[in-house]
Amino acid sequence: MSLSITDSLVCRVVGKFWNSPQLALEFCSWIGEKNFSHSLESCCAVIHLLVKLRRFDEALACMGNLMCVRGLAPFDVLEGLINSYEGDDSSPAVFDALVRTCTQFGATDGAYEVIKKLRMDGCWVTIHAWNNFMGHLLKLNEIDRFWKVYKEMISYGYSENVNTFNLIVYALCKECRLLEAISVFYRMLKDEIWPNVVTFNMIIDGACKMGNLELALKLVKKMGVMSGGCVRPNSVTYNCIINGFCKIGNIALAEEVHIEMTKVGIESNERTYGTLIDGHARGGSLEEAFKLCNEMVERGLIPNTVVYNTVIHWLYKVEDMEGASLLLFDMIDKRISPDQFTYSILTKGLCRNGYVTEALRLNNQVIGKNLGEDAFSHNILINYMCRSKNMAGAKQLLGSMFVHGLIPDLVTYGSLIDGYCKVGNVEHAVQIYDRMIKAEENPNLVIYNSVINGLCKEAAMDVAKLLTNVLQSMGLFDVITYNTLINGYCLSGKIEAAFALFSEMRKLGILENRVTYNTLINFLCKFGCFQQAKDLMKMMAHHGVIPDSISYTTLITHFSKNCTPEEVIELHDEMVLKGVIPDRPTYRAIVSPLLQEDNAET
DNA sequence: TTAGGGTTAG
Repeated sequence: MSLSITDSLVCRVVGKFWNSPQLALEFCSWIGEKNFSHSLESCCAVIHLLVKLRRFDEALACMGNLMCVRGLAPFDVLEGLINSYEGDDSSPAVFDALVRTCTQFGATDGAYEVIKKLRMDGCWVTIHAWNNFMGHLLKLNEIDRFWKVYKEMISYGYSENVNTFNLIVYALCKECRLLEAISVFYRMLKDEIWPNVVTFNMIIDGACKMGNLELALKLVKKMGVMSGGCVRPNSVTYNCIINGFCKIGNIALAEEVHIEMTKVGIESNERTYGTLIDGHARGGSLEEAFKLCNEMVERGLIPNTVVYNTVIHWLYKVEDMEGASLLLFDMIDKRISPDQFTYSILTKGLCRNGYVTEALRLNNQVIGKNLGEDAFSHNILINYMCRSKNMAGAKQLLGSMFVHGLIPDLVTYGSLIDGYCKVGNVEHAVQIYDRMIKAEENPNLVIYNSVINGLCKEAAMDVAKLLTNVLQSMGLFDVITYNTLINGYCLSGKIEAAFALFSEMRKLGILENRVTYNTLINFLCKFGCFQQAKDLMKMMAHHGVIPDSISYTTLITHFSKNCTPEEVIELHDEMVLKGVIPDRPTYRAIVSPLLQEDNAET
């Protein structure tokens, strides 16, 4: 039986019964059961049928199978589809489905090739395929490429639909171009393409991510009016706002929004809880976070990987190894599968609590078992090695990344450059910098700040200032750049230059922060200017920057060596009165000179 | 098509 069935016969049958696709498909699966092994050609015939029947998921699975199991390139599948195509209006949908399959399986270039080839053959994909491809680029954070593809699409004469506009809004929000995102909203109205709830949610989330909760709330309120009564906030809208408040540290308002959400009849989902659990833990209240975990279970929502990851992360952060381990076991017990986040959280948690060997072992296990490693865990380990000045270890890990096909990113390079600068090996830092440029990674401000710091430590202040000037002309500088330079000038004894920068930064709209004041207070003390140091701390409070335990401990350390015990006690009492909690270094600073006296006497 | 969790600088 199987001998008499050939590919061409299958295709002929499919062609004959094209108007009875259900029947043709049943025939194909029947011969499949009879051990007929489908070739590319007959598979493609099946795919055409599935698309005609609008069974897209199965069509996608079939194409995915051709690419992933049989190892065919998207281009081969495209050829197969074209060859087995008998001429019917279902064909654009087939090609759209192929593009979708490519993006789903991560074949980014393949998807683009398919679109391009079809255009050259005069066989156009629809706007949906373009949207799918552009959405995929945004998911990969390839925003520059997104804009290029978008322009290309427009140049071929396509017009944007609501999904395209939503993608544009999404891209602009990712680039923090919020005002432009809002102007796209008005352009949509002008083009009579009505914004939907997704459009609003993206802008609202963009505002939240930039910390502009006021604007986000305003948009939520005006959504109805702005959309002519068509659009109302949904759970995504509320979750964005709740997350926004959590991230700026205002949990109380986040909770209020949560209550409001329930009042208007929108149910909280696992993301609502996940967001609030992280918010409370981030704000220092793990207890509240656990309460919410219980609450979500009571409401029939099962904590998922994200919730476990969050809580484990914060337990590690407060050095509760036992609690973190218990939750990890609970996770395994409940068969909640760990992901890359879990592994990097564990890696970081182990490192920060002193279990570096265990962290390295975990990393090897994850790599060995193909559990889906990414650059994160390696970056964490490399950074840890750099911090503990083990540059040989860091270098070895970088090698391991290459061996396992992991591409170093800006964080990898940033950690290495910073590490080499800090051990005084500027030459190696420059080598890494060159490698980064060769890998076409554009340095960001973090990298530049590390380089400036390296130059400062090398006492190459002139070069450091020169680099800063260049960056400034590109608008690339922040409070850290200034703090680094101020620290550099202080280190080389140029305290006047340091103060000149201090006054310059305000004029440029960079607000000084705790680190700025603490740096200057430290050096004023070092130069014996105790009164000026004290005055600066007053000025700090006056400018709304609250002195922390480092500010007080710096003063106490120097006062206890050079001033009267009464002055030290006065500082301690003031610290406590202002609600700053003395820590171990504070007490050490108060007590250690007395211990030295004791030692001298005995 | 949109929302939650992990990595770099002073």
